[in-house]
Amino acid sequence: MPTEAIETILALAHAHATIARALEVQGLSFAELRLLFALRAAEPEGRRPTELARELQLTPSGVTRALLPLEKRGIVLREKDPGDARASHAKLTSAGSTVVGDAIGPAGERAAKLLRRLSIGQTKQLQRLLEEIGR
Amino acid sequence: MPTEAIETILALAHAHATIARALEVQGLSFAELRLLFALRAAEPEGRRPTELARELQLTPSGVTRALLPLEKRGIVLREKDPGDARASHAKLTSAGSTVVGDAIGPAGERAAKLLRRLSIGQTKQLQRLLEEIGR
DNA sequence: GACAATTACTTGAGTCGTCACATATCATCC
DNA sequence: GGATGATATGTGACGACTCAAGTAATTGTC
Repeated sequence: MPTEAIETILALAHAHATIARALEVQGLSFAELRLLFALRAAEPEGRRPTELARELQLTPSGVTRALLPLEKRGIVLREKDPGDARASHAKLTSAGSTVVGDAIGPAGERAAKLLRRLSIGQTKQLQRLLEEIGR
Repeated sequence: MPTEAIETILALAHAHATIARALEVQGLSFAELRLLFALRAAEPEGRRPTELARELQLTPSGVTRALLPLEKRGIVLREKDPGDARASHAKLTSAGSTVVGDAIGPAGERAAKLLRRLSIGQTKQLQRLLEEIGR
């Protein structure tokens, strides 16, 4: 029954709306946090915008626009790729590392609060199931 | 460890981005589909915008803006509440019912495809876990 | 039964992302 | 070594949403 699949997808959308609303920390939107976490995981080389687009499920265009304000705020910088003049690498600045580091605590607290009704096992289970969706 | 909660939340965001991208059917965005499914569930009385906002985790303002193009397309209509002049009720038009009815098949197929790696039991489990998040 | 507080919705301005298109560079193949 | 196509990114126009503020109607209170 495909209708059940729709129900599940709608539940996912609802949960997402809830978390996106709750997870704004220190002047960073949830979308910005996702981007910064990705960059943090990419230390120290940084990530190419195209890779970020794939990881975050954005268009390359969306990555350009997302990086721009973060660059202006001095949280992110971009370096040209020495071997490929088309490409660049986005990295956290040292100020950016601090910002992300400071955000993790509060973000973790809010995330834990959102998942408070789930046991540790259920949380892990949820994560496993979610990871099956995007390939 | 709150970091694990963040991981789960990030997995949820990733899954959501995947599904929102995949679930566009017949000229309707995923956000529009969510709204129309809510209205379909509210047949025949319709729903007040405020209720829709709560159900869909939008602001009332967002509901106003979401309804507008659907009204223009003749998919949704709004009636004044006879008992409360501030309020209105949004309903599917009969054309709208047809549109939603026609969308369910393809939407269900795509939803099922996204969940193809999960068994029926896992899908139900996922849904239960997700529903715990938004209260 | 006036007046303050609340509720229902709308609107202006701004953010975040898309799509379609443009630009620049790289890779290939003849 | 120039044409051809793919790849990496940026831009204009627009869509979908938010927040803050505004309007209008309703409720509660004394």
